Amino acid sequence: MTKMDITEREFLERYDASAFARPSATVDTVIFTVIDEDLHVLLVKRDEHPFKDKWSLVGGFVDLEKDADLEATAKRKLYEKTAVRTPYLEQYATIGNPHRDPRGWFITTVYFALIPSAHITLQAGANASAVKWAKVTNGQIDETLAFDHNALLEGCFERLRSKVLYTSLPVHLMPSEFTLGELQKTYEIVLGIAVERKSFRRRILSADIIEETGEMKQTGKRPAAIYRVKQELKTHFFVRNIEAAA
Amino acid sequence: MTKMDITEREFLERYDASAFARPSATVDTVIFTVIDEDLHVLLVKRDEHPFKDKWSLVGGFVDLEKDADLEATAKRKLYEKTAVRTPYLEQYATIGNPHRDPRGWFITTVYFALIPSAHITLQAGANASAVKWAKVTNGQIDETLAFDHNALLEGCFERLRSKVLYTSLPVHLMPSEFTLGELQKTYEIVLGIAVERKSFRRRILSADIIEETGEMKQTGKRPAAIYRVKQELKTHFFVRNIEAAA
DNA sequence: GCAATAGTGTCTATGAGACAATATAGC
DNA sequence: GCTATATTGTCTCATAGACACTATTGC
Repeated sequence: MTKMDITEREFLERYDASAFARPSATVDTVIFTVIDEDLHVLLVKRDEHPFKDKWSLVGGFVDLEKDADLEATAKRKLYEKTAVRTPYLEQYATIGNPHRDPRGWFITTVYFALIPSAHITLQAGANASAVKWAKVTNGQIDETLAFDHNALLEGCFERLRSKVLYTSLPVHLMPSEFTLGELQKTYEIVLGIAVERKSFRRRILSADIIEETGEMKQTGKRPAAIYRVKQELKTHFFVRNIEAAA
Repeated sequence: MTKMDITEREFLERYDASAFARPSATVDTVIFTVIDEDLHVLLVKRDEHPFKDKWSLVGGFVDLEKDADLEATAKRKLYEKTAVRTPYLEQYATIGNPHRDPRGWFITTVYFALIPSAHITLQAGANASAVKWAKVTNGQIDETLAFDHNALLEGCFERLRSKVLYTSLPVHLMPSEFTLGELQKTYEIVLGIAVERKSFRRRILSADIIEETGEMKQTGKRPAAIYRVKQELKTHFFVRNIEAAA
């Protein structure tokens, strides 16, 4: 039987995956949250070479035994660091080349996650390496991160900001109950611009994504209606972009 | 010297990339063009197992020696099949799991390309395997493709369609000279809906992305002004979406 | 002139921004 | 009442859709 005639079963039995050189595969996640009216990103201190003792995004190797797919890698790493299981998680991009990691040809698939800051327990997982939130200003942080992580962060931030102009994404940064004013503030924090109050309310309320709880938040001034996200939330896409308020 | 004390240089000298199991890495590209007023995608017949003799997207293994990065893999494969060197190329997503390829844990980074159909020379590269254009209807084709390629195609199509609602992407499907009517028809083909003529012209002309050549296209009826894309074309993002014309 | 396609004029509709007016709380 | 924040009313503006009207060609 020649090579031309073998069946797929026979082919697979003889297949040697190492025939083609394979790159190392990792997943990195840019975990965003809002703390004290500023956007923050979660960083982890590397405790191994390369870039030992440098801060980096939350990520690591894809575990071909444990991880069902790439997203599972992202969720596993995120859960180890934050104990959050069901964040908003979106794949941003995949970068692969032989220069970004001194160990060789590395591919990283980059996700970004949006989580509410309330009740986050850092380092809940077994891994007890140092973890911290860093303030993100216009896509940048003060820290110089390991690998190409500053660039990955900036790319994710740009993706996030541009999508916030026409989607309901920021609701994923909110706690389970919130006021419209708080939601507007969150939009403004991510966008870095002031948003007009009346049109913001019209926009959000017409999107049919949140509902009143019936409760009022007592703030010392006029109380504000408390909202929650509706069941089976889907990201709403508006047909027009937000523009900057005067 | 304990492990705790080694330098990064020493670490890298001892590093064994095979310590972590690595997935196989491929790139697949959904190459779109418009032929005879229909959207088409380029398919290649597989001449090896698995899925021998099935049609598939244009793709293959990342060559860690030849390819500078993932996009280089996409461009290399695209050039081999179409002789096109500078298409519009956008990364869509990366899929990785142990089920999509019977050979094991495979990651594929999926791109989509937009190329004008005029002057395409199929199979210009050394590789002479069978190649064909398949008509795409609402993201689907008649063929059952190898691997998960039908799903990849549909995902790319959805991304393309949604971006066409607010960008100038379809200009990349046009030949070097075209009329506004032809550009409108291309939008309609991708979107699958009729577009209102007046507002379409207002929109495109106000975007400042094309210019008149001064020539007129003789069609047998009233001649149409011929346009070309302006130098240093950047994708234009409109602030409002196209809606369906009545 | 007729048919067909190119191109324009202009009205309406949608949804955003501007901004003032009103409402409700604590003091 | 005064202050601060929440909420609403309503005007304007930008841009999309509707649709009819004009322009230019071949026959």
